Amino acid sequence: MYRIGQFSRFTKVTVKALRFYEEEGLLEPDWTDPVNGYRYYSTAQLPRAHRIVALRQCGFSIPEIRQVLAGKNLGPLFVDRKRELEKQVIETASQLASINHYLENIGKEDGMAYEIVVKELPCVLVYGKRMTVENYDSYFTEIPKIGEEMLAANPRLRCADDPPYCFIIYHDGEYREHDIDVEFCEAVVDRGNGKETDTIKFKLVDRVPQAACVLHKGPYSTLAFAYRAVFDWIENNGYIPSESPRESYIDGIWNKKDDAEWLTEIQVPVTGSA
Amino acid sequence: MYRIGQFSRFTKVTVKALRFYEEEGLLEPDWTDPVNGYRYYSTAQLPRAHRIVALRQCGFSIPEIRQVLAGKNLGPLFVDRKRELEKQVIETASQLASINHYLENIGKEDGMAYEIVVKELPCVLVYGKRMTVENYDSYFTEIPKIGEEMLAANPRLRCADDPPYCFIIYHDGEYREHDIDVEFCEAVVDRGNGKETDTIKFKLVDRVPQAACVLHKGPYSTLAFAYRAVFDWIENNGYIPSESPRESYIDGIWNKKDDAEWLTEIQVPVTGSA
DNA sequence: GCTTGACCCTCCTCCAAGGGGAGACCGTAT
DNA sequence: ATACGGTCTCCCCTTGGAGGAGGGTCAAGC
Repeated sequence: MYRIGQFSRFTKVTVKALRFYEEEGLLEPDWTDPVNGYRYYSTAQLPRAHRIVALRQCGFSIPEIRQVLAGKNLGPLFVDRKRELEKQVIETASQLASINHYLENIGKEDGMAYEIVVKELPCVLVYGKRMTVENYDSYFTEIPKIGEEMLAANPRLRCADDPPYCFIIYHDGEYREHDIDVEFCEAVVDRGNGKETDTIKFKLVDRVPQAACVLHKGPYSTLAFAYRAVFDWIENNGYIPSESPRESYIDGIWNKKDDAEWLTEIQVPVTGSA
Repeated sequence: MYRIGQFSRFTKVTVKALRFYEEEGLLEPDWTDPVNGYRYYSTAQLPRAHRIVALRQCGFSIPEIRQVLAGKNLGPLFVDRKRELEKQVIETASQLASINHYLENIGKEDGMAYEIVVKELPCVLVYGKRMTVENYDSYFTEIPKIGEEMLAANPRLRCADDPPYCFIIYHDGEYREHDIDVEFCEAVVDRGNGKETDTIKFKLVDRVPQAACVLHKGPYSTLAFAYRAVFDWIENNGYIPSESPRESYIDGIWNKKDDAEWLTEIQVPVTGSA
């Protein structure tokens, strides 16, 4: 008969943990003195303690270990745990890749300016127009016209503002300076009986399960840095771009005078490498 | 100005988390109505929220994020986090290997009889005798003699019993049926002025940082299964045996009549594969 | 017999990052 | 006027024990 401290040294399980395991019904002492409450263990408890330690080293939770000890069939439990661990391996590897990406860029001047977040883009109803524009400066003239045209055709159309979502999809597979194939979209709250025009159509934009997103603050002239950052990140993290990237305009000339205050989010749909 | 729910949809951060981040001093709303306590956010909070989400996705803790946002130099923080993640990768991989090992054996008859635990073996002072014995049955005659001889030479020698530790080291690199090179050891509480005999010497057994251990319950005739289990596990888990294995006798003929109750622990010192 | 130090007991609080819910306001649309 | 949805604060809950307070126990030494 060993007292708890001795048994603790024996099994290399702390006294706290032994008491906790008793409370959880995993490991009862051989005998408990009813007078002073001292727990006494014997070697008969060793195999059970050993099992508990082994299962804990595999990362099983206490309720799971309780099931195993109760003789539940182990197959499903182990398969579940395996799946969970595989998920965790992927997640940790991805975190590690992100860290490495930031560590590489930490020395550079734009350094940590761009953090990348993976998030879902929900399905959204938009009106939009696909067109080829001469260059990026054309946005300032073309885009307002689309809004005005749509508003003229549908005075009661309500754009989403919860949140607002107004973006361009780049359909070119590569970077171009001229004759850019873009699609301008603005989310609406519902279609109502809105009329389409010759060039402006309603469209349901599919949900994207995962998109690598980066927020750019400042004028559009420096957007390229953000693009580089997010595409570097995607490659470093083993993702693969799956659809055309979007450029979502959050703050701009229409509500901020100072272009240092402008906010644009680049959203690149991706699929995991796994 | 967005209310918390809208901002939550915008950033894909839950309302609870936004309130929590404010409490933690990570992200203050743009303005809080002093009358009704409503929080109001604007796009000015977006970059900060984005940073927080990105850092959380890398697994940084709240205090760490607080430091990053406060402009602390990021190098050490990121390097630390990287180390931590690498450790975690190794640990998860090792858990996964264990699970796979058990899943392979789950169908077999002896199935989950043997769980393997990795633990430290502390440094211990023993008296011991190295010898070559004819076969395993010789243990029953040889080992008691050693104890008697030592006791005769040192009547006041006190063996450790907290816990007791009595084991054999197998020095043969391979399995042998005959002429086995073994070293019998029993831990003592201190050397005192104990005398050595011609063949029995005191010895300080070094600490082993990691040993794969398995507990065998039952007669010695089935010990081989336990050996197979632990060596299979070692290989499956990418460990490498680093020293001679030990066989520690916990319960046996000296205190249990029924050999089904006997307990033996096999301890194989290992080094990680990393 | 007394003291001392090691050991044991129960009970309480704490950790991280929020999640869930209760009860009470607030705001707006019908 | 009322119904519904949004928001507020406040409190408890999660894991696997760790740490400590306050008090009882056990064996050895003087």
